[in-house]
Amino acid sequence: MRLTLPACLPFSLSAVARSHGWAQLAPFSWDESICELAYIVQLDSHQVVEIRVQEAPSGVSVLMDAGLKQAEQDEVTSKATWMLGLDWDLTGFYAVAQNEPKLVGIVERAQGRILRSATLFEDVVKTILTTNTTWAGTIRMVESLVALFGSSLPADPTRRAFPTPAQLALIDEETLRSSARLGYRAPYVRELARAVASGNLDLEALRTAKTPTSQLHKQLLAIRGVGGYAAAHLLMLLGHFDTIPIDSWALKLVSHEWHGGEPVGEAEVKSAFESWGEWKGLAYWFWDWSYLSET
DNA sequence: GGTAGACCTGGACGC
DNA sequence: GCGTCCAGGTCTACC
Repeated sequence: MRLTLPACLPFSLSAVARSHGWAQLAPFSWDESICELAYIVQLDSHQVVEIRVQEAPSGVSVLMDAGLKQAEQDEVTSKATWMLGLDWDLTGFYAVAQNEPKLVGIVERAQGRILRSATLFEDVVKTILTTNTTWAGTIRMVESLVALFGSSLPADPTRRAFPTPAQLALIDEETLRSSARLGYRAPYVRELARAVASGNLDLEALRTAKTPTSQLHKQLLAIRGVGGYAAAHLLMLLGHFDTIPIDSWALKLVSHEWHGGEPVGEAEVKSAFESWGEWKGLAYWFWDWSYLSET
């Protein structure tokens, strides 16, 4: 079964997949050779399906198992639209970015969208697992959560969806610590899963809430395990670009770009992108830092 | 409000 | 192979 979904143009599936490391995290997989993004998701009906996304004229085509009911197809459409930001209109960003040499070519490459998971819960967990560890550690922890606690794909039981809040809420802290090797992050993930599963925290409502960035920031900071960096990263995923996720890498980049390699703090990073206003997060995210990583 | 130390893991390094 | 050090954000206690 194949669905064709339109996107606000310009759009590039490859640009979304490469927007950050999310495509490397289970249950995503990205096949560069055929430009295909695959993802395993558990639907509201509890059915686990694999969706495979390919570029199509003016959007994407989504391949999935035959036999899905209409409601399930609608859910896949909704989730794919969210994950790929198909409805994002970045005209405003492109207009202010066109004269910036460090952002040259972003329109032609259709950069600006940021890949997201199917639920904000999954993205919050993944973001917590990016903190205070290496990227390899993040990949390992996410893989463990999926492999140990996610629901299997019927056609291939070795492949699994990301565990739901209800599934993770049932796992004790020690198992998360020792088996999934989340370390001190285990109680944060468990607490979040229990809050969402019990209905005490309606995380998904934040996706569509018309809430000012500052208020949303406070709500995200109220989640244990989510600090300043993680909250700013999640704000970016929620489409609030008037903030910058400042981690040690950001400090390093800004230090070398504008301060001759001298140590800088958060204030210098904010100051460097202040003039970008509502687009500062995207300007930082897609800034051409390539010459720094080559040195 | 600002700061120091603990948290946990894996990789790098020296022996 | 083993031990030590360090990097990576967040939380908590303390000033």
